[in-house]
Amino acid sequence: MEKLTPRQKKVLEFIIGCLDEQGYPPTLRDIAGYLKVSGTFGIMKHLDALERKGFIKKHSGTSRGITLTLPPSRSISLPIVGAVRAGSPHPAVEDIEGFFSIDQSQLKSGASFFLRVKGDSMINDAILEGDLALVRSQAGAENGNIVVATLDGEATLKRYYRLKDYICLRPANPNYDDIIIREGTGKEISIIGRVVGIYRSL
Amino acid sequence: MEKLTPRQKKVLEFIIGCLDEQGYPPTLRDIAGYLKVSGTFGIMKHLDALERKGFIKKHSGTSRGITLTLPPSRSISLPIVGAVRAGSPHPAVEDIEGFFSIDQSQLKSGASFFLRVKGDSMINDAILEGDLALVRSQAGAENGNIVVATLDGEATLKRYYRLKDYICLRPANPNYDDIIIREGTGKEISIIGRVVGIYRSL
DNA sequence: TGTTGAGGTTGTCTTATGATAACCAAAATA
DNA sequence: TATTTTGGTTATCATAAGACAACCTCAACA
Repeated sequence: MEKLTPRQKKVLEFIIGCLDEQGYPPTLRDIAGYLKVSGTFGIMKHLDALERKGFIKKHSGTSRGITLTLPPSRSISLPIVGAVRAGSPHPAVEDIEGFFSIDQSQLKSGASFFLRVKGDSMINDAILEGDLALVRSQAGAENGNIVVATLDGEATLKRYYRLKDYICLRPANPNYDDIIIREGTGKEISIIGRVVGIYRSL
Repeated sequence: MEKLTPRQKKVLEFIIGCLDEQGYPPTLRDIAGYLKVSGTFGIMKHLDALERKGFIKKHSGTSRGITLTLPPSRSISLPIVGAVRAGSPHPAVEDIEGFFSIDQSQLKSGASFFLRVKGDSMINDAILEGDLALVRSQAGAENGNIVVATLDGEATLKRYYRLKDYICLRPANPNYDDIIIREGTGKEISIIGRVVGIYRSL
């Protein structure tokens, strides 16, 4: 990465600070005020330099149109949902009980969220009550995947198997029975997503 | 948290999406365009409602002056170590096999790192081979804590119990025996840290 | 049945903000 | 020494964008 002049570094630091503290980028005049200079022309040149050196991206014509190209953090903040509703592929806002950051490497594609695990039906797969399951939203699954599915309006965490003429949701706990869904029996199953990670706080 | 109308929810989701994708909040007209309505007045009322219900904060008089009150929690990048060396409280640089970000909330105090779990000795505590154990460096532990300890130069993950005249390191697997360390028997134990979290990638 | 609130429209006003011109000065560099 | 780069000034302009007035519709509700 190309080197920055001290002045350019100050500008970049200010932009990062703004994003951190107020949640949106500064205007040219905000930056000018911080540097105690007047006018916006010098600032534009700084931004041009920062863009040329690959630190930021300017979005011409939009106010506060500055984004960092530097990986600001190698992580992404995802909502923790306490419950999943039948039918909706994305978690409802009112079910969000907080946010939790996770390494970007865990997010291959598609929308993801954390689901707070309830019950002990997956105990033999080392998934305990209270764990955070990282769920990647997807409508289908491969055999053997651990999925979040809604069945008659209730959400469950189970292993998924699609067989000849029925679908099997298998718990990882001998105290629970397989759930068998045959076509045309009125039972409605819809897959919300696949579990791709587990986080437990001890 | 107060309930949102479907329309307000769409607005909130759009704002979150903008922040996620472009790095800065939308303008009133951006939101209007997304909702396919004309004019900005309706949008202002939505934002007022969202602010009244505590979901966002408006910064009057500034363009794109919207911030989420739900604070996206920050995260910290920690080293993943594949092995722990006896004696050294901090993992050696040469043992670092990568970095992994985790939510700041998991880091109460002190230096921490991830340890790649080897073996199945903690299987009944739902800790599997290959899991990442979040370890907080500390020299002592409470009874019952899961700790990383080095014993005669080898690192292990076990539950820790300090009894009258000996220390017990107990696996969570019936196939393994307790490790008993009595004072003055030449066995050297040192506690590297306590396991405060587990992450598993599926 | 009247009232309230969510949701929307058109239009206007003002300010915030990006873009740019014309020019200056010091420092680094060929 | 000539030239480029960095960093800056004072202007001006067009437009992006927030604020708001006046008014409309519809559903929920006591």
